[in-house]
Amino acid sequence: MSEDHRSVHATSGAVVTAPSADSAMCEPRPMRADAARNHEKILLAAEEIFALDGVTVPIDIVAERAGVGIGTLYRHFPTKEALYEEIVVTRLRGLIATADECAKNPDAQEGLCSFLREFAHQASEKHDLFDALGQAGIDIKVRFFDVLEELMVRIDVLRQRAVDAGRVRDDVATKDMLNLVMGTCHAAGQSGVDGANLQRLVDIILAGIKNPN
Amino acid sequence: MSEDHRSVHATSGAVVTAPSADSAMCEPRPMRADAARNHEKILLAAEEIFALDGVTVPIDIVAERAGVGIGTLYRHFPTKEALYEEIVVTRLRGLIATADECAKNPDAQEGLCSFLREFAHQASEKHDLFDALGQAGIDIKVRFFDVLEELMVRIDVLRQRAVDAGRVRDDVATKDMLNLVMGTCHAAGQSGVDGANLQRLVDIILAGIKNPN
Amino acid sequence: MSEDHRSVHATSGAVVTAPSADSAMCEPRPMRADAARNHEKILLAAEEIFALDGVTVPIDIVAERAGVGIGTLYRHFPTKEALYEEIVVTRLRGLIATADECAKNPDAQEGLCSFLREFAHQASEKHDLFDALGQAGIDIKVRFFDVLEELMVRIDVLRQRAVDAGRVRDDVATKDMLNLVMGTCHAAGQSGVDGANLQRLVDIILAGIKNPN
Amino acid sequence: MSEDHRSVHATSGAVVTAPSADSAMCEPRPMRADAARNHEKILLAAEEIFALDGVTVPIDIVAERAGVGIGTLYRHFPTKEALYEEIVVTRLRGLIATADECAKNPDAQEGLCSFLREFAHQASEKHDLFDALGQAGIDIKVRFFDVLEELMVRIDVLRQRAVDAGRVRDDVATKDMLNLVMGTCHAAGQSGVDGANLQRLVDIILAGIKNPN
DNA sequence: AATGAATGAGAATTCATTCAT
DNA sequence: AATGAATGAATTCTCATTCAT
Repeated sequence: MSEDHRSVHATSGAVVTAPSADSAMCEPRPMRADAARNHEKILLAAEEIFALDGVTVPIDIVAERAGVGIGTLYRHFPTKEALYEEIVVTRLRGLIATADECAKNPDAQEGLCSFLREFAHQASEKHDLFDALGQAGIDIKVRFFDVLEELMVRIDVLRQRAVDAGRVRDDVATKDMLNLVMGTCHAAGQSGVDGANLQRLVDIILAGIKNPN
Repeated sequence: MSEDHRSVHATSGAVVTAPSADSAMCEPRPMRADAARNHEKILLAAEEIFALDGVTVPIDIVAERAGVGIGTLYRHFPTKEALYEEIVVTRLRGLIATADECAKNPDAQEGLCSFLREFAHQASEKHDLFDALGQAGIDIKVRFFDVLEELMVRIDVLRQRAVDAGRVRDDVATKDMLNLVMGTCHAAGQSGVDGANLQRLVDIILAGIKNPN
Repeated sequence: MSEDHRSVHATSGAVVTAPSADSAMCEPRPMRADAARNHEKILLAAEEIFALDGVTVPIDIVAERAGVGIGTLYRHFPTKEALYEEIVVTRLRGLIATADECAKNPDAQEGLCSFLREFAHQASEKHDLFDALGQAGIDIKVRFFDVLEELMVRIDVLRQRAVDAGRVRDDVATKDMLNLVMGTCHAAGQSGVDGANLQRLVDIILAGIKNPN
Repeated sequence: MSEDHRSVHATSGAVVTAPSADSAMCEPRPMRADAARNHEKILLAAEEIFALDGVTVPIDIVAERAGVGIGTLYRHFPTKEALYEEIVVTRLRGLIATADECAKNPDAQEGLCSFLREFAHQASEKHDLFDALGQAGIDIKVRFFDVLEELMVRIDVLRQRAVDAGRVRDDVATKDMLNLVMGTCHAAGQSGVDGANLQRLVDIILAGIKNPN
């Protein structure tokens, strides 16, 4: 009545080059041309829908929107949660890259600000990200945790630089900043605040954490 | 929580006694006493559980916690959403009262601050309120809207007084303030920030909207 | 994304006597008149269908056959497996009673034989029982295990008496007997052997375990 | 496993070369060599897995184990059931050969016994065979039926010889013997009885059918 | 001819809501 | 008026089979 067969389903298959008569310099995996497209379509659809309606949307809706059968969706992501995770992790990775970029800004304060603005921008339109981050403290998934941890570290670099430059209060933790910005964006996003107004809100927060020396 | 409503009952129907042949010898229905008690018990249980586990808890759990049958629950609230609504509306009414109270504070700035702190306090422990408010912009229910509108007006009084007293920037809308505080509380609440730390976050926001001149 | 609410669902509710104006000597639980009937209907339907088609039949079929909705079925049995278990356990209990009865037979050999015949009789028409017993060694469920253990003990009493009376070989374990009878019945049942012929098969087995002294 | 068959392919279709303009310079298709190898690999994998985990294993697992794609598997066997059938039929053919061999034994009794022992031996480790045979009476497939019939005939030869030699009761049908041995093996196999003990069970059955005169 | 991606009809289970007692 | 049993649509996920590459 309860079995389990079936070895773990790898999300990204082995990279095989076509074994037959093909010449030298071809890309490393010409295989699965349209499978890759489907993967992308699913990801895209899921992003849109999760961002719009939250993570509670039935998964068939996602499949339908992606234009594939549910079976296909499940071939690419073994679980609804896995799909969700992939989206969030991808987005977190993007934010890490953004943070790294901002860390190169010679003006420490400017670096922090531009990061938070970009962060806010993404946050405002992607509910799912924030549902995820918001729940991070509660229902932590390992994969999440690692990337989130990583992101925190990067943001902390930005914050510390700004503190060292005397521009930001030293009693504000990175987590505080995230809660402020993230939460505000969440609320703003849901009550339909547009981008420009959102930036104003971020500016208020920035003013709040400014060193009042 | 956001789809079709088949029943059209008002949330709290007027309590009608059977209109036919009954006026003579029947008791005047003091039964309403313990019906009222049930109403209260349900409300209390729902508050606790929604606040604790979010609005996704199955409604039987609420009934069980309240110590009544589901049937009874449904007699009092025609819909899960109606129950939910009643809680939020009640709480909003409480906040309106708080706002009125704070408006009596001779120090305008102090009035605003103490309101926002109380607001944050409630928010930090009651997820449901803010799930609700957060979604208010999207899935507006008429009853919500009215009370929310009302609350906004009261907060605006506080804000305006502080602005007039030169203590708060005049380019910050009431709605902005709500988004900032509410969103932050939401995020903080979900990541398990305690009351003291939450007050620090509110203080940061207050610093951010302070008139810098 | 993954919650759990909901306290464990007891299969048999608390036994409550009607609290209102009812007289002295009423049965202990006049409540749930038709719920009990449904429970029975489900059990009956499941027995028939499992016995006929094996345990792989979709559960809606069982519900349909019982004339109830699936929801109802699940109210009575929290799991398909639980339903299955209940049937098997009930039947095993019946066999235990039979064994006890047979143990009263003054003729030890006769006691054993009549038990095995009854056993075979039930086995031949109830596939599920034997699917269950057959798998007992593999996918043991605790509840099964206990009752099965119990049954084995009772059968062993019968066997031992017959051995002591010099009628049965002493090198045949109870488990051996069960495998022989059960297995044969399973095969016979599936190939459509009728009751009379089945008894002949049992007699062959009995002949095989007879003490050849 | 027991419903509609949409495709109507024969289980092992004749291998046809394209009938059009091709006779001249094309190779004579020695390709069938490795196609045959695949056929064998699939059969082997299926045997192992079905015997180990029963016939409910998803077919992809079989393909994976065989080291071929599902597509390939389906090219060789139009249906899961067809694959299953082929295995059983092959095994039945093996048993027919064994029976023929045993029929050469000058000692009739010995011939029957050694056949049944070999039969039991195979049965004990190959669940699938007996799941299949067990269900043969219910869900008969034509191909099965023929081979099974054939096997019965051969066993009957063995039985009759033993009866004629006065060693075996004449009121035991071949089918009875099969039910006894097969069923016992099934049960024993599932409850994890090892080979030696299984032989003991077979001996009990043999004792049971021995001519008692 | 081989591959494995796509498909979609089920299957088990949950939960808001209705209804008989 | 209260109870909790019944209901069934909706949801997640599986797996035999088909089809494009």
